Amino acid sequence: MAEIPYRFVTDSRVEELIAHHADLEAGQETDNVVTIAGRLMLRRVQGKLAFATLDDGSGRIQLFAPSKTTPEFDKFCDLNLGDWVGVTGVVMTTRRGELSVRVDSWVLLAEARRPFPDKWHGITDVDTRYRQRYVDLWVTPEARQTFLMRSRMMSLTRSFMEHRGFIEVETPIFHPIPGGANAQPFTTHHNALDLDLYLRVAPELYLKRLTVAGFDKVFEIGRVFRNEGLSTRHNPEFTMLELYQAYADYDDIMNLVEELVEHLALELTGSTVLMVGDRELDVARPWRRATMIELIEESIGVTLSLEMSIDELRAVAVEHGVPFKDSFGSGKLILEIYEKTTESALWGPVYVTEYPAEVSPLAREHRNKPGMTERFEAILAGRELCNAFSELVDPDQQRSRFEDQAAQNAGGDAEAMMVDEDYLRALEYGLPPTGGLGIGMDRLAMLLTGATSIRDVVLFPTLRPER
RNA sequence: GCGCCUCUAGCUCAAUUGGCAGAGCAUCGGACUCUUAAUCCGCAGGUUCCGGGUUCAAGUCCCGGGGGGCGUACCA
Repeated sequence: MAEIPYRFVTDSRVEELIAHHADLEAGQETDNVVTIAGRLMLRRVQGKLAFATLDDGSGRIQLFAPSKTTPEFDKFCDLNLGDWVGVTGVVMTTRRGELSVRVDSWVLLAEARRPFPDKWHGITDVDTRYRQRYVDLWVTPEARQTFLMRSRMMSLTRSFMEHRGFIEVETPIFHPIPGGANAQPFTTHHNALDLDLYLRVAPELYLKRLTVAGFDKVFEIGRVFRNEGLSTRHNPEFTMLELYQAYADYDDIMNLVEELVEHLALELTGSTVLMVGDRELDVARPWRRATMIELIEESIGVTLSLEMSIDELRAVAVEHGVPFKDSFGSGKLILEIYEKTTESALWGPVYVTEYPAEVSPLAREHRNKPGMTERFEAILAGRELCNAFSELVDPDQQRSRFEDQAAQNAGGDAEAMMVDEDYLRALEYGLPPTGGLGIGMDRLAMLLTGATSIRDVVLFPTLRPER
């Protein structure tokens, strides 16, 4: 029985070995002795000479094992695909010119007791790929690439924010009152406090409390939870970037978002032109900015306004097959008409600006247009990427918006907000003019990697349990 | 939630009209000192997602259930 060591120290990564020996000619042996470790992906035993392919996560390199010099040659030949091994030996090339590490000593680091998937076809069954991601990531190079890109995206985003003077904070995930978005929350319970709690649907209200506290540029990157349906664009837990910048308005935030996305595209793909499915999306600045009213007009040729009577708006809805409830006010009707007739046709990048206050309970009223707010969403590749606004800073107006929401909640709308008295108290201490933003980082990762399903950018997507 | 599609060996896939469940890879045994998805010979590997039904006979047809995908609804 082989002894599995507790520790194994490598001195090289395959990626580096390949880069440093690019011009080594066939049949050469260097005096460079290296130690590497990884997983056995292929094996070609030829009697008294064996070849194997080792993958250490950074790349693949051939192992060259002649019976004369390889310790325990027979056992080496008995290794299974998927086994982890550590190898020390000289860097060399074979007669055919394949860069290799000669196996001067080796040790088994882990045994693969289960057979690995077909070495050529890998796994195609998406169910298995999502459920057994630990296998998928080894055998599906595109999956590995996607998650490496996602990791770099998060890291680049953090440094982008920090270079602009933002500080990263962490706010509660357990909320006694869910808030910051219209979404159904998950519920849980704390035993010692005998307290019902909600998993947050957004960090928004806590972050603005921090702006009140004098942190003038804050951001948080964290998981939020929404108890709603699953789709190629929705996972019940997903990662949100939210930021709040004091003294800024929604125009400043639009500038920031397009700078961030352009920067990430260039760093990660080298181009501002992204491929989404078989369609291109150019995220180069500046992005188009158009109001919701303008976009609806382009789409259906009708200029809506909050001054129109509710009957006029309902008539437009009926004419275009947009369902509505009697409880909908003018603002909600306009939003519904936009979503059903216009939004799905947008490709972007485009900023959709000026949302009705009725459907924007945390956004500040437009400086020139009563009943509208200084809010925008960005549409990229036909998907909503972010939601942002000049923040509502007036505690009295906020209370009245909360009360409208609470009435809808009481009326059966499980996604409507509740009154958050502590948040109102915070506003009473003074929230300066502030621009705020929320970006779905999973959707951003989809854009940058070209993924068509959110499950392809979430390591362990929510699934029903097996059996 | 609704509609359509799908589920066969560890993996990738076959199986004619309803007629003995098969192949490649992996695993196991054997041969081979420059291979590249190595090759060659051999063994083994199955609750055909589950449960009913029709039939002389069901992987195949019918009904019910389950997993998954896509669409739709919901979801800023």
